[in-house]
Amino acid sequence: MLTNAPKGTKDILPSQVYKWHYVENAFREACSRYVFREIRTPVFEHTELFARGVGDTTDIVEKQMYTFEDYGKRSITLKPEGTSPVVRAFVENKLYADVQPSKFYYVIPCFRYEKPQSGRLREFHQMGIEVFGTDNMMADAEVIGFASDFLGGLGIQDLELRINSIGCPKCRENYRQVLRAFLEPKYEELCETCKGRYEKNPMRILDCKSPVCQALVKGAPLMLDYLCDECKTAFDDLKTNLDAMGIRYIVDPGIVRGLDYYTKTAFEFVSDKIGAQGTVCGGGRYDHLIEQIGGPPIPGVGFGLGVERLLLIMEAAGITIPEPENLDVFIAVMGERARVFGLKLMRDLRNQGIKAEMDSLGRNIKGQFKYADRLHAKYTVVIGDNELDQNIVSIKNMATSEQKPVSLQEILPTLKAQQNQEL
RNA sequence: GUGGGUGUAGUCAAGCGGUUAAGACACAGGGUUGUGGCUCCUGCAUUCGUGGGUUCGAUUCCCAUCACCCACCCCA
Repeated sequence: MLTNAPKGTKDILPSQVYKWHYVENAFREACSRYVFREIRTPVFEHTELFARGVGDTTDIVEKQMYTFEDYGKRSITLKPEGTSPVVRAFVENKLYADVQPSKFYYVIPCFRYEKPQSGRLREFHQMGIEVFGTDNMMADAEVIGFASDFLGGLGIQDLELRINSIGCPKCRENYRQVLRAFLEPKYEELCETCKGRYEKNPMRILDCKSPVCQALVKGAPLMLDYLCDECKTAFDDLKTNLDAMGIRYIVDPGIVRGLDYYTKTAFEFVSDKIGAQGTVCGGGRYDHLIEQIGGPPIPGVGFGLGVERLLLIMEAAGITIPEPENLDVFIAVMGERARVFGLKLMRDLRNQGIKAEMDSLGRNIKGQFKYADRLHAKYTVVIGDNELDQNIVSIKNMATSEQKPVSLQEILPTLKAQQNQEL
């Protein structure tokens, strides 16, 4: 117990963390090119924010939140998603007074009490973007295009982009009535889960995996056919924009986001290579969220992208992430005089931007070389009495085994020159 | 919350009722006193997730429990 990380959490070990740096850096660079600016919000928020934002009848709010009371009797919740906190910060700091639209990005941990499985953890990480202040489908296309370019830029090829419109509160409610009316005579035949969905979220039934429900749902009315004029025009605009950008998508009327705040555009990027939890990126438009949590009536659109799933996909696709070099120079020493000299040299080298290391376990010279090899040192500087007496050091190229004497003044220039040569 | 699978060293594993629990990789040390990668030698589980039970005897069979994995649900 003491030595077990809590269920559904994972350590990211030094041997793996470079992959995280890689995708995070790629994301930040993409954000910068698309002119999104980072916003950092607290890991926890008032519970009420998510109840209002995400919706208090959603699975997330009903049974998945890490909620606790703090010592001041406030109900606090660890972020289960990234959008509501950004909206809260936007409203609280009156960022709507800045030039619009506002474009934010974030890289955050999220927490949901789920039963862990492949691609699903209780603490997971999301990179996301949000555009506030425009209801133009330019923004939706930009957000989707961003995801597409970012994922493509990482070398990921075989994702499927699915888009849908889930309408606005008006046309959606109208559609739900129509759908319920269609399903009512078949209600008894529906699977147990779908009986539950009938009231709560009948649109989900269209997407049920049970063959029975699949059959029952044949010929059911589609949301897309019941969009109001405004929503229909918006969806057409979106498709026009995506076509113009050459982004391939399929319209999937089954996409229903599990967060209440979505309106109109809903989309996801799905992989079939990483098991059942294949959605690596999901998002959409939320035109009433900002208003709903107490801000001005400002529309928004954005996505969240699962870092763990992204890494799984890259691994499944055989995309190798370059592992950074971790050591330029190892300093091998013999004797106390050399040890003291080496210590100072190591510090000087480090301060000059060279990755340097030496042994601190008192290994003999052979052991030090073995250690240097283990650390993948590119060079080993050897210092012993011979060298000290002559005021030189020996520098060995570990790849070629070439070793040559270098004067003390030349150590740094030599290593720097070598380093530059490789760049 | 509901199902299914798996648990033997740091990792991958063999053993599946019977005396000291294979092997490989990794790790540590060494091959005569200043040089790594290759090679050779040595070391590395009184114990098979944990607790019960069956048995003369259990890593092997049974039950419980825990952990991990996978699927449903839901979503990133």
